[in-house]
Amino acid sequence: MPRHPDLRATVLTVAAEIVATEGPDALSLREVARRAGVSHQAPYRHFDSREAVLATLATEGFAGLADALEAAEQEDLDAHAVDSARAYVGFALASPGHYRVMFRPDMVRFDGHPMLYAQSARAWEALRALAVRLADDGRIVGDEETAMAWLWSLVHGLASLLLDGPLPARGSTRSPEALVASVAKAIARPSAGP
Amino acid sequence: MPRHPDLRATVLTVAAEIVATEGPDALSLREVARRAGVSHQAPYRHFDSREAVLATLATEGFAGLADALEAAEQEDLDAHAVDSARAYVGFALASPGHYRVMFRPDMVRFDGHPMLYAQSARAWEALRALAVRLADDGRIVGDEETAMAWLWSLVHGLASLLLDGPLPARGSTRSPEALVASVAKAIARPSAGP
DNA sequence: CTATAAAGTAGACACTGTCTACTTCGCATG
DNA sequence: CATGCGAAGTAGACAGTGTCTACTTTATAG
Repeated sequence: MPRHPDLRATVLTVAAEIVATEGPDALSLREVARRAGVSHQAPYRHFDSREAVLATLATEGFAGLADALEAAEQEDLDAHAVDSARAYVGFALASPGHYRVMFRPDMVRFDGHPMLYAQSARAWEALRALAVRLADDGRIVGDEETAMAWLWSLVHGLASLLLDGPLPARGSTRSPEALVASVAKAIARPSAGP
Repeated sequence: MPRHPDLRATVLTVAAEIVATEGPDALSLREVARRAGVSHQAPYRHFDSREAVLATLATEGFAGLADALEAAEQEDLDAHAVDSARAYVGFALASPGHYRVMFRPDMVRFDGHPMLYAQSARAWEALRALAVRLADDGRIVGDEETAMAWLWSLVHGLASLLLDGPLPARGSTRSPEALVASVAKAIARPSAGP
């Protein structure tokens, strides 16, 4: 029986903290165990390996991202686009410990983690739905696949740069929120209209 | 005197190979030394630490990226935009061992590596020059800073997704080159005009 | 020829992931 | 109530890592 109230959840929380502050390669299961106040082997009762912890983090991350994107869906296309962009980048900035692990195939392989694949598919579908609407509405040059690549590149690129890029440090006088707002507007209305 | 003809260069080459195939956190200086046929301490004659190797890789990476972007500069704005996008993503795909390390502040800190900062500034300036032209030409809604964020997000996002994202795996029936071409066109002409 | 400084080697230390074997303890069953 | 079973946690060991220190080799400058 657990001396520790839900060690599994604690492991994930502490791991996310470490990844958020020191990066994924700095994650040490022994350090996690130490912070959780258990022996260095206790986490292995709940996770097969270090990689399994990271895979679970990635799965949680994709689930949260999918939730946020689905919550942004709405009839009005402008609002759908702007809210989705905000939701995507907002999620990444709010959960860096999860987001940093989600696009790291060298650390987390999709094969062998069906849950990870399923949740990432949810997020992918939500984004794709928006891309299709934008393409159908003629706001993006090109077909659905181009629209999807364009949209995903834009939000993922902005999230990555804000999180790990020299963008914030380099003379950017602007707050991340303002940048996200500008880019979100550009997503909704790529045409240089009034 | 070196028994090994330019061990420093060999270390960088082997390190780039490992990062390209197994990811940055799988880089082991001892493995590098092994593949170079020297003792496990030999690389430390040329690099202060593991992080210094990664920082050098990142510096080389930014230098190569800057070269590629500067070579794409030209009078015609359409061609400048399309060639820059191709150059950026092309560099990332051709040098994954370098590119993967360039946006990893948890592994490579800019402070204390002036060369790294200088080369990244070169690449940044080249990209910024294009952003300014696009903004001045009215092809991007918003000011220069928005244009820069938009442009960089797009090319960095696409490069990241092609390199490490589920984009290629997921039902994408299209070749990376075709995707890059589509997105490059969208960069040159964001407006959905003919 | 020899001194010197750079290049490379060897060994040690603390740290890591993970294997194996042990202990503890709540609870269902007799 | 006893018992024993399975899950949770502990402890020790092993190979591998980054990096410190101390040693050896060697090409060349004087």
